[in-house]
Amino acid sequence: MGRGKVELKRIEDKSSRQVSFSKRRNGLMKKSHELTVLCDVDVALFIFSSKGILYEFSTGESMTRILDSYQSYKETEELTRKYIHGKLPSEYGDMCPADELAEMIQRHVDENNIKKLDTTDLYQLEHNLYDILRLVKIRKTQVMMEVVKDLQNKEMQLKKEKKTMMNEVKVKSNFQLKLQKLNEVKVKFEWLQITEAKLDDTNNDGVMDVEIA
Amino acid sequence: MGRGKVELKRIEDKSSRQVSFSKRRNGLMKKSHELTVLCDVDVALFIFSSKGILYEFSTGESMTRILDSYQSYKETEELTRKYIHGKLPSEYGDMCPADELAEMIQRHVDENNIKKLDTTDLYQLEHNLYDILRLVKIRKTQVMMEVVKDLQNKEMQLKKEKKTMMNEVKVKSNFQLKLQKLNEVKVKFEWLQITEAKLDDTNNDGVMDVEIA
DNA sequence: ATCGCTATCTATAAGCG
DNA sequence: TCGCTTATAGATAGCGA
Repeated sequence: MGRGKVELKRIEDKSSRQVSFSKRRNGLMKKSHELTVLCDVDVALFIFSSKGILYEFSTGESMTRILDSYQSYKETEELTRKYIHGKLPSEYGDMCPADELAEMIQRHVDENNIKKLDTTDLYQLEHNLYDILRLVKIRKTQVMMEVVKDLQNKEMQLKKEKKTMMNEVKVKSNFQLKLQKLNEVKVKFEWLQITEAKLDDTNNDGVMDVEIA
Repeated sequence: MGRGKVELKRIEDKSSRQVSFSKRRNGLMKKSHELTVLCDVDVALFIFSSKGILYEFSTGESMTRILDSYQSYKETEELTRKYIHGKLPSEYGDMCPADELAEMIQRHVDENNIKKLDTTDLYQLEHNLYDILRLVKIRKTQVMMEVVKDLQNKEMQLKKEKKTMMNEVKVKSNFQLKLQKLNEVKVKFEWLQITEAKLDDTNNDGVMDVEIA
């Protein structure tokens, strides 16, 4: 799309990259939305800019359900994998952190020629694993915190709106009070019309009928 | 795209919907992948078909990126404390999972007399570590999900309240309209009082003064 | 950073095996 | 359900303000 074909590689020019990011991000969001509507499915999309800003799209109130489903789905999948002992092929070559860890361990072990490992090596391995776990944990926290922050913002927003509406209701309530008073007036006015009917015609000239719904 | 323009509404024909889902899903995955590569960002995409099958795409977390994120770790932790009252419950006591992992590794290593470890033992160790990581990950997810769910509930609650208040405002607004009408009545009523003052005393007997604030 | 433009490229709806 | 084809709608790169 666009004037020239684009290679599938990182756009090196920072400016172009940013512009492209903005456009494509919106495109992706739009398409995600279309998918949910057209095909009646649930979609959750999270995009983390290089600055760590989160852009997300997800099906209406169901993010919880989506993440929930995702969690149980993954757990199930991992258990299955554990017993079947084979990797599920992934079209885009992405890996979940656990897979990554497993692979790193494997790599580490391979690199160091297993049979020669001694106490020192194991100590090294231990610390590598420690680091990996810590990093995974951090990343996980960050991701979840983004979600939490987002929800927190939404909550604040809604609270503000609620407050505003409270005021509005209060104002409107005053009108209601006035309404009551005027209703009393109305009753008296109607009584007056009846009374007035007793008056002679010449005195009735300027009085019009008033209808109240 | 395609032969005809498509309305943004659920495709009713089941077959077309399925075909469309398949095509658009792949398109979305592809575009997500392009975005990650071209713009060098992280993307996570989850699609749940109506049958509950998960299709997902996500960036493999690169170590570099995670390391870069480490700086914000302290901040994140701080945020966590700030937003989430109380500490995160842990099945493993007060130790942080990473410490615990280290200890478990140590224990495992001690128990098995390091120097006798061979390939098989290391393989076992690797898998134990994998399991531990998984447990930690799952537990962490559960805890965070509770927070998210809680916030989600709060959000829903506030939305409901907002809706209720909306209705209230609407009702009150009707009163405001009635108020207007009655104000007209009031004007006429006052006019009538003036007119009525012209009438003779015997006809004025039943009319009282009415004050309106 | 964003907006508009438009030439081009891509995704995909419809149709056919 | 799938794959392939084709005409078109849609996305977007490049550029200017």
